[in-house]
Amino acid sequence: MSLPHAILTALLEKPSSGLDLTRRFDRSIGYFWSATHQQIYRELGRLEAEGHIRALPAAQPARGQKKAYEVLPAGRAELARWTAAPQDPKPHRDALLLRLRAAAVVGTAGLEADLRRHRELHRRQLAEYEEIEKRDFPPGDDSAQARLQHLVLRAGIELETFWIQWLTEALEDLPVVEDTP
Amino acid sequence: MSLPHAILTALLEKPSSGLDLTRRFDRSIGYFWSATHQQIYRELGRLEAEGHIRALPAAQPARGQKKAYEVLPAGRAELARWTAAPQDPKPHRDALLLRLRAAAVVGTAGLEADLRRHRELHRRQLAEYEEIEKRDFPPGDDSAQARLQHLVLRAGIELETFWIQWLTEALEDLPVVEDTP
DNA sequence: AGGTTTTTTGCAACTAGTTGCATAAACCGT
DNA sequence: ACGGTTTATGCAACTAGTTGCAAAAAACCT
Repeated sequence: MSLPHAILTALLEKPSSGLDLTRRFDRSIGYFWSATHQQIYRELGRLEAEGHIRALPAAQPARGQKKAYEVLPAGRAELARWTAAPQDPKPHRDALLLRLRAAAVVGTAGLEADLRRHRELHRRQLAEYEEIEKRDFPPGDDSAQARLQHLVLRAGIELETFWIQWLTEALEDLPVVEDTP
Repeated sequence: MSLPHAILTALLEKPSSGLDLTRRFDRSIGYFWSATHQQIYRELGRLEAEGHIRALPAAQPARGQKKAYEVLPAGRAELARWTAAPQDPKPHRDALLLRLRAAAVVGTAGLEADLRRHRELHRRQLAEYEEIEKRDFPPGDDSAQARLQHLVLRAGIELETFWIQWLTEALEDLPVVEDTP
């Protein structure tokens, strides 16, 4: 039950239309909470119905029918409540690890190529994160907000680094398990 | 679409009843692909209907009686196909990182305690993994199967280690962001 | 023997996320 | 002005996972 809270956070950072939100979910926010535009529009409707957000009166004669939303006090209160409330970590699911385990039984045929591909994807993601870090968190900016946001980004960077390294090790000593048909 | 493959893998490692599977999903397999017993029974039914597994003839089934399943050749083939097929990584979602980002906007009140709690949970998980490593992967066992399984376990160990460290850093320099009501 | 509790199996309803497609307006080249 | 593309919004159906509950056999106690 976190998509509404992701949206509230995004809207507090900057009031936006559905499409703007979609774009922001494709970059920064979506790195740890992804969402499609369909999900976003559905959720915007709910949040508005609940009185957590409202459509901004169209200030400028913007292109199209862009409808921007802003967070109402009730929405901010709900977000604060949710942020402070304890939450258990969700059980994780990792298809790649599962496939390795399956490969131990049915053979490693075809795996290596996909491991390489995944490593490449992680490398790209890492490069993107590092780009953002360089751009948005220059040394010396130590406002509380920036520190928190940087902390989150660093988690992303270190996780990608971990996966690249782990995949490299895996590829180095990937044993050949014969298919057993 | 991976639960059936997780179950096939588990059943190939060792034919089991629904309850046995449930237990094994609570420990080893569930560490990277969790499932409830309801999910497992539902999926067992599907897999049987598709001819991927069958109930072992040993004990004839009635309600409340253990029914063990084994994988049929079609099931093994499907698992091999799935293992070798390229798959894109799923977008990840991490509520804790999202909460940090929200906290940058609505304040860090109440967060610290939960960060500590999460760190404790990760420490316990790490201890469990290390226990398993000591028990199941003594140095010197270098069969191909063991190497693959160890690789997967090491990913778990290193991820838990990462989170403990990251949470420690986060707690050390968690800035105080005042609530902004 | 009779009742309670635990084990094992499973259905049904709900929630969250994904996929496919629809609509309308704006903008763009000819 | 016309037709094609892009922008912006959204509905509906589907898939996967979660939660709540319960029936049937077995085990456990008086």
